[in-house]
Amino acid sequence: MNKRNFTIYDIAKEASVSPTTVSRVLTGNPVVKESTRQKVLAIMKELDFSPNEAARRLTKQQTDLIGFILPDITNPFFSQIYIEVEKKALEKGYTILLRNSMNISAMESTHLREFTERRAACIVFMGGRINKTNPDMYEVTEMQEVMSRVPIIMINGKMKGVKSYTIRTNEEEGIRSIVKHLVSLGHSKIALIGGSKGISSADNKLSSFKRILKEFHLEFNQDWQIFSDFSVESGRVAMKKLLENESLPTAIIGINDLIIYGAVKECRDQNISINDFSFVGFDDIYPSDIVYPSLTTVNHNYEILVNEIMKTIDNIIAGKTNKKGKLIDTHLIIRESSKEC
Amino acid sequence: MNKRNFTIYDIAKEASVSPTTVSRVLTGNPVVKESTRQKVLAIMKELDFSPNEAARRLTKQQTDLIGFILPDITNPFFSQIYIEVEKKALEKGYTILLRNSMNISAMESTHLREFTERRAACIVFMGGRINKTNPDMYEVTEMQEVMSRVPIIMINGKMKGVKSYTIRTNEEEGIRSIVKHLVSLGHSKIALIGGSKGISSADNKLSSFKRILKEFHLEFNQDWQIFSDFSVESGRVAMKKLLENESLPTAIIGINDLIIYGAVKECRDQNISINDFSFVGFDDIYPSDIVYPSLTTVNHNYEILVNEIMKTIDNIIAGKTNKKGKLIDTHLIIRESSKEC
DNA sequence: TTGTATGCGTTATCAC
DNA sequence: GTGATAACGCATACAA
Repeated sequence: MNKRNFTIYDIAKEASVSPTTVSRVLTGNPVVKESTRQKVLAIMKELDFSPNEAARRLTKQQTDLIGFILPDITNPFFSQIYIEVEKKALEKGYTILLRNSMNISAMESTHLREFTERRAACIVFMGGRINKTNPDMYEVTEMQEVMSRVPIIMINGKMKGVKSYTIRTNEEEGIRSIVKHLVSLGHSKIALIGGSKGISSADNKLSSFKRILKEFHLEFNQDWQIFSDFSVESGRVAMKKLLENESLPTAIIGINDLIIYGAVKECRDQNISINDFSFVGFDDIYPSDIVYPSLTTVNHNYEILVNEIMKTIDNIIAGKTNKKGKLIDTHLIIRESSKEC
Repeated sequence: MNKRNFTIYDIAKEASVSPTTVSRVLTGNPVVKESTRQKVLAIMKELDFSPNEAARRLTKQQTDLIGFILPDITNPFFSQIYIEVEKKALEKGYTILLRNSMNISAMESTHLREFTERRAACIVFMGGRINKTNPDMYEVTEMQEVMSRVPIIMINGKMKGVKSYTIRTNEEEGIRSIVKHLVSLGHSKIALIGGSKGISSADNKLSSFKRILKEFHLEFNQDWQIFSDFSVESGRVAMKKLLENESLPTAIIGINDLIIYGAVKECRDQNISINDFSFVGFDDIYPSDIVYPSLTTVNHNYEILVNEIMKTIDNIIAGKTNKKGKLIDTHLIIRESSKEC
């Protein structure tokens, strides 16, 4: 049923030229005479010629493929970044290949192998193993092996002993802006919920949080720091635990926005007024402007982040050297969920 | 800086066997003696050998690539479907390639061309031109040309005169379940907002809606049918227009969930109690369980939908024949946003 | 069980 | 301007 795929030989024969000439018009080589170019183009259109990508890749040793590994594209935090990178990549003529790891190490391995076999120009990596405070030995080794062939750009993560390109959000600054904002609203009893131990984005935020509380001469209350996970559901779980305390905070910071969605939901389910608390998230994913109450949260400056990613990719592909580490500033988006104490 | 890529020739030389033998262990051909297989594998590991994907594709004429075109992966409706297809594809050993069209016809063309050049086994297509009630002549022609080489599976859309595989939600049944539900709650004044004229998912829902109102002996009120678009923002716009009417409905159906998110937001901004209306969406994207009030909406039976997609892909790749058109039933998810009149 | 020779469809290097 | 010819790296038919 499927039409046969013609080759440049077919075109050449039909146009009474050599395959070389056909290849030249294909690559846009300007030496070929205009009349023959037209002739060849006409035949191509007539036969609905479509050049074989695999053959092309094989001869042109260099590739323009960007591999993109992230945990879950249904998570707005990742999709917001991914889509912008895809758009810019397309503009520049790069090919981009998305893979979801679901934070499963074995899937990451599969994807890394695939990208290596495809001779990707570089790999953008988010989540999973680069977000572990203590990654497995095997993961580190594999990462190093891959990197000896294809450069890896780690977004909001890093790996001890692996010197890749890293582009990170200045999370400490983000946490500071939250605390500052809450203090200005009169809050002094602040909780931090969500995330899980061993995941650096949670570990780091926690240690930043402790440090910053000191800066503001506030006390850290261990009862108000509750690990769970990073999902909406785990936000409910964390909030539930938090509410079991005798003494409660007046403000609640979530490790990310999803946690707060869950926390708010838990309040509603327990018939607790959401006005009893100020809520602040982290990430500023797009539903945070839609949910009620709209969420005060830390924005990653996605545009700058994506620009830095693209700049790094460009440099890698152009063979230029890069600064290995970049830190992106955040900005606080103030919405309804945070209010006077 | 990058390590050289070894070939099967390098491995062969090092292992003192022929390249053919190396190729055999690579493809898992069982004829090779266990001892030589071990020897070859050892060398491969030692040299960190990685087979060149492009070369492989070139010799094995057949490909396992699935192209996936959708408007925007940040839209949960699409990402929910995509991620499930990706998971199952990975299990089956297929390779999947995602492309966002942003509903731009030229981008669709670019992606279609790319997939053709990659000799994709099939293309899954959502949104854009297959969702136009009257597609351009060029779009139809191009689609037909592509389909003469690679089969296209259209999800929730179709194209006049193009006989592709189609898998569609039974939208009329979905609308019927909404109206039935609202009527059972005592509503008789029902609005339909969002979507835009010329997009079949909106056109079809509208005509279904009219038909079904008749079934229930209710009158269609043109003032309560407002086209806008498919985004949250357009939901606000539509709601704003609706509220300008002297006489208002008691229930509001959105062309999709996003429209209702916007409509609810507009109510809040105008200090209109959201309890004045019952809201029902369509799609059951995941934030609909998170937003407040949680949204009554029509679920596409995503699992069945995705299974049908996979079944169709399997059959195409296996060379079996398929039923060309499939219709998936929906089910209504009742949450807080719909209530007694 | 292993090896030789050839093809896959394109691009690149030479000549002419 | 154009055309032979040789890669590119792997898989496979055929031979041994």
